[in-house]
Amino acid sequence: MGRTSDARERIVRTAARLFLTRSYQAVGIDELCGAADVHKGSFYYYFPSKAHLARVVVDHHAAALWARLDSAGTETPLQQLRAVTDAVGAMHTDFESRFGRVVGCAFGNLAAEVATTDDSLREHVAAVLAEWERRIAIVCHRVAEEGLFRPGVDPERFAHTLMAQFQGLILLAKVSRSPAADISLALHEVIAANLREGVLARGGAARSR
Amino acid sequence: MGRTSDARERIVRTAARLFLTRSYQAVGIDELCGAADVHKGSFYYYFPSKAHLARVVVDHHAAALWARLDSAGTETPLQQLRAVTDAVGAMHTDFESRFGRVVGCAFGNLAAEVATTDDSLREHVAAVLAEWERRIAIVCHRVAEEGLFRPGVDPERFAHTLMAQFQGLILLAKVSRSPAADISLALHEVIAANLREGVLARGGAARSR
DNA sequence: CGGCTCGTTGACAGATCGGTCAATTCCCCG
DNA sequence: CGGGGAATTGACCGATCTGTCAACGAGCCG
Repeated sequence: MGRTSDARERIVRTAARLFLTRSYQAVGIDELCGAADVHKGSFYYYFPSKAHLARVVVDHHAAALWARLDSAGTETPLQQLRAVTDAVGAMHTDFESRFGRVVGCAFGNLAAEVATTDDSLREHVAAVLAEWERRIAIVCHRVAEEGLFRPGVDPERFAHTLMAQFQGLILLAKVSRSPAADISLALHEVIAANLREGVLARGGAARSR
Repeated sequence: MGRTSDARERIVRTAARLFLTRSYQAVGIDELCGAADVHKGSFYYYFPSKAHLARVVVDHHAAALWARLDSAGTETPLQQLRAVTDAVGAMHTDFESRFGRVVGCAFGNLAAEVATTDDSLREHVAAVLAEWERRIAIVCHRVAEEGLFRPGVDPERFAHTLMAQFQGLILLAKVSRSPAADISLALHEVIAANLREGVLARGGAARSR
């Protein structure tokens, strides 16, 4: 009863790579099929359209992101928060070593590309980004409960600030061809700026390695 | 001796609008020419390619941005810094009222789209973004000289953080269809988080209206 | 008037786009 | 062996893409 072909999986994995290194609109079905070693007819046997494939690719990347975030289980809330930003930094460091440069956020890239041309795809990406922010907000609430934030810092809003910092740093790194390592550093600075004075001294190692 | 036709200007202005509301790749030469009321042959009389038009459009947006930043001349360095973020927020509030939604940053949109497919265009956008960051860094240095930043805040790095916050907030607002007004608010919070304690009380009104 | 340049016109080309489809092959199950 | 659904094949479609081109029009100068 199990599937006998892995063509569908090849398509998704190849699309995930090509959409990252080139872009959604720049990669045609023909090129994608060639790279995935499937024929065009097979592609449309598994996917009704290119946009539907994009949704599956987004879910593919989302699953990888949730796995990274979940596996980074540490103890204290502050360590958790740093683990989240470290996971993001590590993700793009991995991309950089795989592809030779910062390729951008899988969600942000697609969002910027299709937000104005494919509303259903836009909503799908927006939902993933919202879920991502929700997970960060949970951690931020824990940090807030311990009173580690400086006064006036709202956990929900800070989660949004962090999300924006992710997207902005990654976009700037992609367009200016700067190294992925700078991303983690900048993220730690943003966290540090929002902690109470003195927390840093107790906080311990913030370095990723 | 003066030009007798304004076709070129119509093309640039129409492209600036269409690239913002739709996207660079989604707008074809035919559609653009139709909207600008010029014929295709005339387009290629003024521009050797679509990519060359994009460069001119980027310069067009850049000139508008510099004008906004320069006209926001205020007195104290901290007011200058807030004027910069207010100018960005006002820009996107204007876009929102013109187009009915947040349409994204003209540079960020294009950067995300073509960074992987047109290297010369990518460099052109990167240069504008670098110039933008340089201007912000100048203001940040003035703020730092007055000792208004909390300890450990580096003016250059904070300018980069602000740039990332611009791009990230705008991208998230675009994809999640949230109002432009939130952008200014979030930017003021980022600034506040990086000032010395007590500066806020003296700083005066940070509200945009 | 003739000639010159700037600007315009719209048909055309070649490539590529996303998507379709009928025919065929493969492989499990009886 | 044979039947049938899952999967594959590759030619084909109409639309659209960027870019080309030769002919034409409008105004200026001598």
